[in-house]
Amino acid sequence: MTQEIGERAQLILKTLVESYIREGQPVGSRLLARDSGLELSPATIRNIMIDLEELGMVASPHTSAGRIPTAKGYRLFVDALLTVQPPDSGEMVRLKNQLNPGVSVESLLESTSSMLSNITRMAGLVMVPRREHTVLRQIEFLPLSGDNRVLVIVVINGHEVQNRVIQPRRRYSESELQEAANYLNAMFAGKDLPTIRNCLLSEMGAARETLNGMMQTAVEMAEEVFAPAPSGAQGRAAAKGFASAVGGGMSGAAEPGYLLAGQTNLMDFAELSSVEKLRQLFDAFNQKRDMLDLLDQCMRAEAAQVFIGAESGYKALDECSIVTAPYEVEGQVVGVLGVIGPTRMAYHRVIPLVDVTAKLLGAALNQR
Amino acid sequence: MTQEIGERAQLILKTLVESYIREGQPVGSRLLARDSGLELSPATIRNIMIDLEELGMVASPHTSAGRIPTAKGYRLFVDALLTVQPPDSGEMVRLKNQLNPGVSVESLLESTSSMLSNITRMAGLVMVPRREHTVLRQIEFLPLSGDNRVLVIVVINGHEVQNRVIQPRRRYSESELQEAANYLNAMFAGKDLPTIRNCLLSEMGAARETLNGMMQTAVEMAEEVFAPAPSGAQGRAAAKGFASAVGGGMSGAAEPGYLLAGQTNLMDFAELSSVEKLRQLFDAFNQKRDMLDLLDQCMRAEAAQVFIGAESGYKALDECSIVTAPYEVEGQVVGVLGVIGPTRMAYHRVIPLVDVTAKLLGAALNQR
DNA sequence: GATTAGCACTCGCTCCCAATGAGTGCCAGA
DNA sequence: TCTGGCACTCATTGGGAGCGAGTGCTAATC
Repeated sequence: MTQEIGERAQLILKTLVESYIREGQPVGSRLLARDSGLELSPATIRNIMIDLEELGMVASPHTSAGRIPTAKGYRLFVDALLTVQPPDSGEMVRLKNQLNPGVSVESLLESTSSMLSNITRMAGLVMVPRREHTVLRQIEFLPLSGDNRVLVIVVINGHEVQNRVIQPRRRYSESELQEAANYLNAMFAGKDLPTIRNCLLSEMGAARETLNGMMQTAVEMAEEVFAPAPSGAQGRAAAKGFASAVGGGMSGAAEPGYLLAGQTNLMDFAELSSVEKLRQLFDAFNQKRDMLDLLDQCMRAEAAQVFIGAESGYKALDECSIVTAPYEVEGQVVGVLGVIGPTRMAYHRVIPLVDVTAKLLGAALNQR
Repeated sequence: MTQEIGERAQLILKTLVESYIREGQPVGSRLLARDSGLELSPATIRNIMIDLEELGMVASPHTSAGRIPTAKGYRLFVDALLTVQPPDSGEMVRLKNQLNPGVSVESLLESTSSMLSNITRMAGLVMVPRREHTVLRQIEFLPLSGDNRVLVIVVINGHEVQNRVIQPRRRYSESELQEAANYLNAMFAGKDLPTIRNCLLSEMGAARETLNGMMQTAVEMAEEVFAPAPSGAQGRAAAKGFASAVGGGMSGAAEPGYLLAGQTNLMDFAELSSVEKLRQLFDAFNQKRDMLDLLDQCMRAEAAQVFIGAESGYKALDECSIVTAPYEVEGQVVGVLGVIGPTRMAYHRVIPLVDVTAKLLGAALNQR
């Protein structure tokens, strides 16, 4: 079925895609004859283009226009024909300066996404690190005056702080809470949250009545704290900038969400100029959920990844391509970043840029 | 200078604006003769329109089109001619249901802004409450293992929690911190943050050496906690969903920012359809700062306020109007909410809607 | 057999022009 | 003071001609 595609045809396709990316206009046989480097007449090129069209690599918008690449054409181009171009050294310097590890995580991520957006003139995208590996440093309970409620402060990893209010069935005295905290800190400090949850579960299974009072309190409290979060709730609260959250456990995969910069750059691209398309796209950004699913998918790859047009599976991104790369902290992939732009984007520059940005962000996060 | 504007001319203007708001097209004399209710011929109407044009209330896009209202025309319309229409009872029910005080502040604000956006089909806007009146409920210190750093947890108002990490000059023992907390809680619980800051300042002034050790610790710690925040830093962190913030004191006016919903609705309006206009507008939303200045201004008014076109003073909002109303908690204005849409919006419906939404939100916040 | 030149054809784009019609300004008469 | 009438303006619409880029096909050439 999949016909062989000749060396020469590949070169033609490469030239065609490059030209289309540069100029944004259908490419005709004359231009290709001139620019491909092959010593062929336009007529020959036309014959080759007919082959390419039959293979579904190119299409012509109408009879008397040149050809433009299809998604499949871009695919082949990106996978096999692309000659990447290392990022401009000026850009590299800017990137390195911006991504200095001295600042807070949030502004690091923010400047990363706006750097991506500025350099590419498209939309930059950085997913907030999702540490599967969340280490408990310290836990503390603080009784709130008035009712049974208890404020739980959990310090994880470096000095990241999360807090939530829980409402236990009965009232605990201050000393009970203090002891519980001591117990939990002694037991679990330095362990990661999933592990802790497992330990708790098994501990609860082991004859409850044999636990002494202090441990009992501790386990009861912790049970409520480390319950998996009802999906979404915690994240949305965090993403909107509110510290407290009644309900929603500390699942370890806290603070999902992503930062987007430069959406408005996308308004400049002719292929997205239809207001309806833009609207769909922007709505999709606002929805966040689809986007996060997509990014989740990207996290599993170990290098830069390119989604072309409908490949993402989300309708709003039909005419867009997404270039992503996962970034790592301590050898573990914790998030992805990337760029969203029209299918017709300068892949040869964007791909290495995204790649190097991911590495730099990872490095910056590592040094904190 | 400002010529008298007759009863009849006012009615004409009113009808004209209403028609233009409804239809979005320049209004001609024939239509006005038919709809104004006055028994006048088109020719007479034309004479009146010439007067209105001289007064700067209306303008015609070109010779042979009808007239459209100018900003000044809208102004007069809104100030003097408008007959508001109470919100649809269905809408009221929806609003009341959505704004039930059981949920967290953040989701309350979020659903408020999306309700505003949904009902008006424009962009809804809710400024995060800025409580000048922030009552301290409880303060607690938590030494972080490793270095001198201390995590400070402050519970304010209801059960809102804020935390930050401070780095005192010397290391404090756990018991010192405990005593300091006890002292501060005993002294200041129930007081508002500005008051506390003042007390602290005077206390520090009063011969420092006379303080006993415990009080000394407490005051030293508190001094660092209640220092006014370097403007912006804290807010931005909060707005982006990160709980911790090294640096940036608890100024009481924490968490500035606003929630915007339904920006994409604005894409449907012909008067904003130029991509360049939309881009400016969206960029302005992203900037946030101008917008916040504007909202700040609005907070000072005690009722609904309407900015028409360039009145806001911000270029991006040239062709937009903003309808805002402040909302109150415990009798104090703590924020504003509103709607952004094209100058040609249905003021008679939007104004009462924004008004009632502000009241409902205030009520909902009050009941927490 | 591959390549090329030549040629007729397609089709989007632009420009021009005429027709349309909504709406105006003005003037003279009621 | 109002109104009817009238000439005028001007955005909009639609059709037609001309242009030019680019194609597909065929026949000649290497």
